[in-house]
Amino acid sequence: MTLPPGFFADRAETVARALIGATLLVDGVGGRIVETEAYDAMDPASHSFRGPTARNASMFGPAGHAYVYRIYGIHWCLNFVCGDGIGSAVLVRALEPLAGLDIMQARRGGLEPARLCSGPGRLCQALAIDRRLDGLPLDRPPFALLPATGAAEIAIGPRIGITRGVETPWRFCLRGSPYLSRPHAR
DNA sequence: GTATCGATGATCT
DNA sequence: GATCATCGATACC
Repeated sequence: MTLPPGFFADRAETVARALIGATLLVDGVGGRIVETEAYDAMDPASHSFRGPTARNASMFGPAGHAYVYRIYGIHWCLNFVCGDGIGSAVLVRALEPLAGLDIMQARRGGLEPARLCSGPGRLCQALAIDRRLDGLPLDRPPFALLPATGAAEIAIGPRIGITRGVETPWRFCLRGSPYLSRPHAR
């Protein structure tokens, strides 16, 4: 089973919401997506706001591919590109770890499950995501994306860690999940 | 429990 | 030269 064709052709805001409850695996390791954020080219918080550059090239590439970038010189962040060539993407911020717990704990120093993938940098470390995966399609190995099994109750709030575009409430969480990067506001 | 700070380097002004 | 879509350690309450 996989996500329906055209899933990533929609607006980032719509895709970010629809991804809550879906399962992300990289080489069989991963879990259920419980937190996402949307970014697009009209959005001053987005890397794509000032147009294409070497770093954000994948964000202006085809839908359904990965955009992976380094932040603060230390951590990696994983995005799913939405739309074709329009600089739109969804940041994956947190997973509920389900597959390959032992592998993820080995990569992250034997942490408790609630801390393994509860943040964009943390989940990239747990799933061994780095520059090598930038631009790769999400419907083929090492990636696997499986649809949500049931309806998810979504909490919406402001995005984390940005200084511009703060008024746009494009953070989506699985309500009440203990695996979020931070608790949701409402 | 919350607050603050340094790491660390690519990217962009 | 400034800015980061972050994290973990530390200090303090």
